[in-house]
Amino acid sequence: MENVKIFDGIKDGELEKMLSCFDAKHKKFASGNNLPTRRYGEPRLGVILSGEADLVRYDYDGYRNILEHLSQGDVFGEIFMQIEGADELAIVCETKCDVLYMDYKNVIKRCENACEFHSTLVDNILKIMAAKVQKLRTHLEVLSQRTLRTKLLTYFNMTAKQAGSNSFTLPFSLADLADYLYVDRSAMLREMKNLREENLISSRGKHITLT
Amino acid sequence: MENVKIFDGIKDGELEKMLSCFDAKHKKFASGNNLPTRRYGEPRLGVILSGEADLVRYDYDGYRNILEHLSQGDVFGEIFMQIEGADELAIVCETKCDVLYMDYKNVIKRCENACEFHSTLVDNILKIMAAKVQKLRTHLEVLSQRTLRTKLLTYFNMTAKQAGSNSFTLPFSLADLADYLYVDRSAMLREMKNLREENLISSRGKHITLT
DNA sequence: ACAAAAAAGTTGCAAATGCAACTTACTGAA
DNA sequence: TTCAGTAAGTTGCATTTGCAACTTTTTTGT
Repeated sequence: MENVKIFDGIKDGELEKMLSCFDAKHKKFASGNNLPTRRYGEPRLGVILSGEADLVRYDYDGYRNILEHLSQGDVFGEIFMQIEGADELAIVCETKCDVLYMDYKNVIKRCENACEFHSTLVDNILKIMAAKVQKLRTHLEVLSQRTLRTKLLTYFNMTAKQAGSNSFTLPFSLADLADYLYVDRSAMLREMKNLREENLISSRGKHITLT
Repeated sequence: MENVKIFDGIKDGELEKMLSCFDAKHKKFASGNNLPTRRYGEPRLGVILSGEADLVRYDYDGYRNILEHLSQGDVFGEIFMQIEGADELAIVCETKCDVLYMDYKNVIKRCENACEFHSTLVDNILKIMAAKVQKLRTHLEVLSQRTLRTKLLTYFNMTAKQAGSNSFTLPFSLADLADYLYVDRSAMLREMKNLREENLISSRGKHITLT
């Protein structure tokens, strides 16, 4: 459980103490199940200990939309789903899942025992949410480009910067890249070909070099 | 100070107590200033009491990019700016600004006095961040549409749903709408004209009706 | 090693879009 | 009331893009 971001910086001994302090419950769900985010009407925080799940929304025309993919260490709960619009959000298991549940109120509440880990946990949750915001902003920045070409170049530049090198391998397939950029795959490959011919990049499959 | 979301649900009496408990400081800045997010190396939370500011990023080619507009009641701070990539984010005053600063550590720390308002404040911050995520997701959903037409229709449908009516007035100018959709303004107006001619909408200026 | 499936790559064509250069309609201050 | 500035609306044209229908290459399971 140590590689779970929400528990970063919390020592093993403390973790146990904390879990009992928070009335944490360990539950198992089969693939296809919806993961609940409340118990007795009270909002809860869930941590995926193992398995894969999706945060999905059902569109106004019933179309299912995956907003986020969750795997080991990821956190979910009412607080992440929110609020106005009250869209049909749900967490759906894609495989069988092990989940650790905590009471949301307990987590954010002032702790009568003044446990040290308490503020660490809150800090971690804030960091997780901030990282989520960052990720969405990055995505938005790429999409803010008006042409396919500049979308690609923006994405490539960001990835190169992250990799610390002009050469890098995409973290997913080219088809997935097209989905991420929300463009037609063949149009994207055509544009990559153009970039290649103009010697702005060289690429083969998922491996790309800026030149 | 009562209409400030971060202080929602905290009573006046408590607020004063809290501000001293958090060692809150009131500062004024002139237009054009950068708002700091640390003091003596310690991260701080800022609340805009009055004035306007922007969260800006400086691109790799030095281009200035406004990520978010902040006005009365909005919160800023390291935790919202984050992390990896360590982009050149800054908060820049657009007008003179009144800012209330709090020590981040104090805010998230277990409170020795076990103050009631403490958990309320943390809850509010989490809600603010969740709302931010929601807003970004919504934006992303609109941009995920591949054509200008469907971008418009998606945005209009969402706005209508929010307004609870097929008739609504845009919360900003048409030029701003084009910016929000990241499309050319004239191309957008042309498409709106098409939609009008096909009787899918009727519109005049910022007032739109779905039909 | 082979077949089958998945991913990558290609291309023609019609339609959508950005861009530029306008005109027309509002709105607010002197 | 008029003038100036801003927002809305229009249009032609070159370019970009989505879409569909492929081929080629790579990966995977047996």
